[in-house]
Amino acid sequence: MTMPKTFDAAAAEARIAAMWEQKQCFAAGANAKPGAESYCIVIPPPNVTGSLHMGHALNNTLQDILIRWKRLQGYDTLWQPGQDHAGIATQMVVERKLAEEGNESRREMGRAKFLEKVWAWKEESGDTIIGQLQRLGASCDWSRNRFTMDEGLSRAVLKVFVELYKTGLIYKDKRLVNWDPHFETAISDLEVEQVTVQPGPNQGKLWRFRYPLADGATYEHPVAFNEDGKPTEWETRDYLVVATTRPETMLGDTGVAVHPEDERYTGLVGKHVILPIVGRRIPIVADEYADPEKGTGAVKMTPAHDFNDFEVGKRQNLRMINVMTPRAAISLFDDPEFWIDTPFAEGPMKAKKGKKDSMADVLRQHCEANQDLIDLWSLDGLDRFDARKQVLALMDTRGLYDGADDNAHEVPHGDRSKEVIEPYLTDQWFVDAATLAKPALEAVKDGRTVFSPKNWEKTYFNWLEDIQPWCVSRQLWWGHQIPVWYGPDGEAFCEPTEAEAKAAAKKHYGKAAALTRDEDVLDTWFSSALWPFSTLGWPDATPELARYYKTDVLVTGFDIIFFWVARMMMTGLHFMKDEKGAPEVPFHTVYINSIVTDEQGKKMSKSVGNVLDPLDIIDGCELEELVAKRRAGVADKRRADAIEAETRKQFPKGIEPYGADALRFALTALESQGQRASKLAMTRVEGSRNFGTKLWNAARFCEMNECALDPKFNPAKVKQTVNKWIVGETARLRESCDTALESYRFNDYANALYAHTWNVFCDWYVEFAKPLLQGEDTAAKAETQATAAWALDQLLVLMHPVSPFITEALWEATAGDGKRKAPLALGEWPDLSAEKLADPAADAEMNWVVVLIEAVRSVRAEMNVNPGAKVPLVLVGAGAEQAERLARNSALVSRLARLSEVSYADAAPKGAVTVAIEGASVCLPLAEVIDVKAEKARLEKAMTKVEKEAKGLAAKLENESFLAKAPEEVVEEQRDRLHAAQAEGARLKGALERLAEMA
RNA sequence: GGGCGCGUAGCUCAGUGGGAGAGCACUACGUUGACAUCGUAGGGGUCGCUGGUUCAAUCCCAGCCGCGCCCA
Repeated sequence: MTMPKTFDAAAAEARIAAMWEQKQCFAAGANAKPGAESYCIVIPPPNVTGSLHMGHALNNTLQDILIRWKRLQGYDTLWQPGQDHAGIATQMVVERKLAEEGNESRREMGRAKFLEKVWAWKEESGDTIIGQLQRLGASCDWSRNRFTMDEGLSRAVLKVFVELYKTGLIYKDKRLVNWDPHFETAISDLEVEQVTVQPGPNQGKLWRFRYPLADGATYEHPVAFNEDGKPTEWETRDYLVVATTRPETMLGDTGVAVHPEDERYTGLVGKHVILPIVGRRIPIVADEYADPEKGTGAVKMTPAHDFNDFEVGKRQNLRMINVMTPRAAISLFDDPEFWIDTPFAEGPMKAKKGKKDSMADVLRQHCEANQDLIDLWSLDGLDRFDARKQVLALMDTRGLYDGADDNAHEVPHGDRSKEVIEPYLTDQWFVDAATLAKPALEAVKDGRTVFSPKNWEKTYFNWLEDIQPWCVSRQLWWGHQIPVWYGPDGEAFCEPTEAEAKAAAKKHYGKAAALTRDEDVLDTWFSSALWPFSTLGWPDATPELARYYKTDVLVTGFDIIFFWVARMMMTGLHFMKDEKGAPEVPFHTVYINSIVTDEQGKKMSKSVGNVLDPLDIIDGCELEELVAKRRAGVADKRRADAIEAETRKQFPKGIEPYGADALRFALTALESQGQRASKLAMTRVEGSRNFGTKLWNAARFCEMNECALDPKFNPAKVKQTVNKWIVGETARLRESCDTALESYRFNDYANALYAHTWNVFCDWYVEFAKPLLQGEDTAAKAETQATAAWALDQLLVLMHPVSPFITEALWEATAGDGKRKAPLALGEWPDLSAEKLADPAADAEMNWVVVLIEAVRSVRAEMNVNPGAKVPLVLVGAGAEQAERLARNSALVSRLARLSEVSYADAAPKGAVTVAIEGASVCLPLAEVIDVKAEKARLEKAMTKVEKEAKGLAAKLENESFLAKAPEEVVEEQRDRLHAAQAEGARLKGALERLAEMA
């Protein structure tokens, strides 16, 4: 049965993927040679929040290339798959889904029931992701799939937490954290995005307030200055002006700071101001944090709501007053702290002590009497941004508003919620990251782990060298609950299990005690940080752990160097030891892949509406479906309309189904070192699909010509020059592929395959082989059949890592009568040495033949010779070597250059077009068809070029410092080039002279 | 403000201290029994600008211009 004209990816991929699974081709150790070294990659676990995007497609294609390559080479390979529970993101997705479906809310249904819902979601989403990776061809050992909240991985998390706690590397602390008021949880520094806020009605300004000085104090404030900036005039003030970007926080002010050397204010240090509205008496302190150049040089201190103020507050012993709820609404009345040092402290505070009434009740009575209390009452419960407006209004009413300046500045936002983050004072758990970072830094500095491309090491260093304590507790439900239990007096017992905690409590109290578990869960990255060893079985001493740790390469995006890579380095080095007991890194290489953007270089995002789903490229997508999907990603209707128009313009017919190989190949060909972004154009995918078709048809040609694999074939023993040549080319390709992959130059790998397949195998070898395959010489024919089959077979193996489906399909199709021993996925990587197999004489001969054919074709085209017409060729002034080359290859040259006859002469015949090639002139007697004018122009153009080159080379060779200082081989090379140019010039000159005779 | 990176053909990008490359797009011709998802031939670039180092610079160095990303 003849092969069809094209590869049917849709039909073949599913069948092949099933076959690989059924034959367990991807199981750990599959295809390993006896005593093989291990080669392990752990997958960056995708979130269970959704589906894979183009970045995943690239990232996993690269991993698959590496693992398939090593598997073919006979290493003991493991590609460890798994998924990440993505605490905050998943909880968000599930809560939104429940709301859409009209369910009761998370808080209404309670923790246990909610978690059931999340687990159900996880099952569904996790399967989707695995399915997508399989569609892509990812050769993970799916039988070993892991999830960060598996029983085993959870045990690892608990063990790590307890050990770090007991060695003091995890601790609980009350400090300011980044608080996300939407999710009502703490998040880490890394989950915060800085967004520049432009000046607007209620934001992006630096507002100034006057804080009256207490006890009737005044000072002289400079108001006019001379040329040197020295003050010349002063005014007497009984207030201090402070500036702030967040007026609402003034309710929590507990001090005003000025720089100790700021002469304007030195006299005021130690005195007090009265905080407007609140009436709180707060001190003026000297602290270097205050910048005399900025604003008025006096800065209000809100230690409970600002990271800088927090530090100053600690230094200066300022109180910390939290004025907000977890949802970032103002909350004043139930906090006794708030009232200390205010005129209201006496009454309400005292009332509080003896009575059951809440403070709010007591204050309500006072509100009738006092304007400040009425105003405070108006603020209580307001959202922070409404409170901002209200504070500004109240200050204005009091005549204490001093104006505002536009001030674009950075405001922290939650990367998930997009809400403005609130620095918030709470009890949280922290990891002493600075201590763990030291070995992680060392390991990269001394090369135990290297980054590729190397530049990324700097990014890694920058972060680790200035690392802050890592807040790991989250006020969420979905995640690993912190293994800490509290006794009745608040004593903490940190143990892996409740039973052990109880035992510890009993020991501590001398009797059993009721314990309550810490409600918080851990940051998702805490469990991801253990991924390279937890997935291999740790804390159990499994054979896989012994075999595959340390792993080999981590392939990931630069955006998670901090989040993930650095933290895996920290925990790996802390918990894992090699056979000598030395800390062992989790991987020797970190390959940072580029990010995939759209054609314009824009990051693919739902809100921009330029997302391409890998599966839509593999399977194709109707236009209407694509439009609907993209519209669904944006809320704003006008924006959605624009996206729809753009999509219809870019994909008027939707997306064709290109198959997984085409997508993989395109992504690989774009992945070059030092390129931060890979712009994915559909034309690249199309080109890759066409490339697959080209390979397919080369195989089809082999099949039609009965090129069957010969088990006894020995590439070193072929006799035909063309066969010797393709053997050498194939060996060179093998070396190019290995060199490229060893240095993670993925585009080099793809391009080497492309150039060899198309420009060597198809363009030339197949054409060269035709006369032999159709000729009378049965021995030559048989040798060529065997060589073609062999060369194709080697090519399939070399290409398999990047294009596994089509190569596997061809592997089956070219099996011939003998069945293959195994699928190509478990094939054998070629062991070919170009040094041994390449034949320089054969290479020189075939290269010369190629140049000859191209010269003839070029002349024919320029002279407008009818493509069907055959013309005679005369080789003039040829050396013995060149004459023999042509004689040996006259059949194929005649065929490819469409020659009627070939002859040799010492002088060019009259009326011939001449082209100079190495060691001969190619003459085509085209007297009848020749356009003398066109030919003259052609020759003169060639002459100009060669003369220019010769002139440049000659000048160089006359330059004495060049001769003296340039390396001998460079000088020699220039001489050779000059001689060649001169020879060609002479031949062109001859041709021009003959042309002149004709005219 | 600190750091990283980019600027090469119309587009997307490789690349190298010594002859400017690929894919796509473009132009002309073409269906010769593997392939029109193809073939043949061709046009197209002062390698961002200005200096410096060098026998030699697109490549190394400095400055400038333009663009992007990360961190504060």
